[in-house]
Amino acid sequence: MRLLIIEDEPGIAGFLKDGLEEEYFAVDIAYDGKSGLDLALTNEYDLLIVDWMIPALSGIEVCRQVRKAGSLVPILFLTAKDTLEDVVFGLDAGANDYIKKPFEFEELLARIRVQLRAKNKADDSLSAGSLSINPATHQVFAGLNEITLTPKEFALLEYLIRNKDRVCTRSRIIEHVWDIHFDSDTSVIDVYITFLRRKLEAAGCGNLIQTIRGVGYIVRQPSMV
Amino acid sequence: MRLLIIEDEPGIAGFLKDGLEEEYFAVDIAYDGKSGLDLALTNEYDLLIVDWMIPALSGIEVCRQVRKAGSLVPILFLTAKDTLEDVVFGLDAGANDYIKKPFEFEELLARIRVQLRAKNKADDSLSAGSLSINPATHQVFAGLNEITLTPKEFALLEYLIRNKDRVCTRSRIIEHVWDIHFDSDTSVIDVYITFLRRKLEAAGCGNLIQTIRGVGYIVRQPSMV
DNA sequence: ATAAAGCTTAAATTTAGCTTAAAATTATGA
DNA sequence: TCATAATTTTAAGCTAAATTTAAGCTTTAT
Repeated sequence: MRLLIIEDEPGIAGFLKDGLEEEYFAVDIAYDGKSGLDLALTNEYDLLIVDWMIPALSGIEVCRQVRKAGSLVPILFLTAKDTLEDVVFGLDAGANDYIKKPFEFEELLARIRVQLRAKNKADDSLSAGSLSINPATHQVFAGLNEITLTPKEFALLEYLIRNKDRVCTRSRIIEHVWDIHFDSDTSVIDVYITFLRRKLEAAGCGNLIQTIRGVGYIVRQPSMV
Repeated sequence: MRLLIIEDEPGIAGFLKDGLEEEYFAVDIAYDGKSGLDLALTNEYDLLIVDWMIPALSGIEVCRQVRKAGSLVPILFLTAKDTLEDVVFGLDAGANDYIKKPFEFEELLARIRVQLRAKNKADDSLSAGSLSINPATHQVFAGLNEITLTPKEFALLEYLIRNKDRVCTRSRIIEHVWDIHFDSDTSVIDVYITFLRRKLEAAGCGNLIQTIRGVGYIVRQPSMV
């Protein structure tokens, strides 16, 4: 899961980044509205955390522009001010939720989970066929036997399974799993697909990951016939 | 838009109903958790507003049961308590947002609008007849069965469907799909039209692509007769 | 009947993806 | 801290799939 934080106070931004990375999010930071909007429009984030009072372009303007561009990415705004007008204004501008500073990290996490829940439609039972994964503990089970994966292997498998029954394009994979935004002709994805397939095969989950040539990969939920 | 309010204090329930009906919502009220859950499960609401402290069945339990039944209806919860645990607990139980009592009606409205916004987003998938294509994932469906296309096949079909009900000339096709701008006497188009027709025929979408002799091809939206 | 346009097939060419090994980087433990 | 192990990335050869070419065949319009 990839987040963008748009926040000008380096202290808060850094604190959030550290905390969220511990929760296995991939986190980018922008320190002003303009560069934040740029990042938001040119990348595929799963959620934006936007401070309301930032230089170059206000949080509300960032919000409006993002929506104007047609993006439905969830936006959580941070505000020090607690006036009603602000909240209403912000939500109407296209934000999904807000949280007042100072806030507790736990509540922020809960609110992030709410916004991301829609993405993991089949709630938190991340599985495909006999394979199930637990993002909280980074464990993977094929039936009853556990499969040991490295962090990158896990991140890739998690992304594929979260997007079960959808084609994951190479560019999206490289963005979400590797956090690489520019075009590159690396073959890491291929290599990691090979790693994963080898381990899955050994655990009896052969050909779970299918190749869509010229596009990317897909994990299909086997039909129950 | 149809809302259900589950709230035991008649004063608050009535105030909300009146205010929301003025905003043209259709509003039902349940005065305890049990009858509220019943209503929620047997009707199609666009949003639920649930008080946390209600008799017969707590708000959190209503929330859980609704989610357990597979419904994704947005749930807004009302709480008098303002402890962190409550909020986190509620959001994790499946609520989408919460609002503290006492609240201002304006803020409630704003939060309702946020939750309903997702419903109104137009889905702009490209389709012709029973065939639909998804450029984001490069997937093609004929009804429910997926058709696997190579990248060039997909690009050609996408171009034809984007220009549905218009004749696509050979020169335009070669420009847009193959990026060839000079005149050439290649027969790739013919070959790919054959490939596409064969796959579409196999999936039950025969003669979707029609030839306009001397000019090019056209995909027609079948009239609904 | 004939010529032009389009269709189909098979073979040649090109490209994308797979695999492996080795290099570079990062984490771990004495 | 340094050495060692684990992980990640790069690079190259190989294979299979996708694309293009080319030739013969079929349909259509005059």
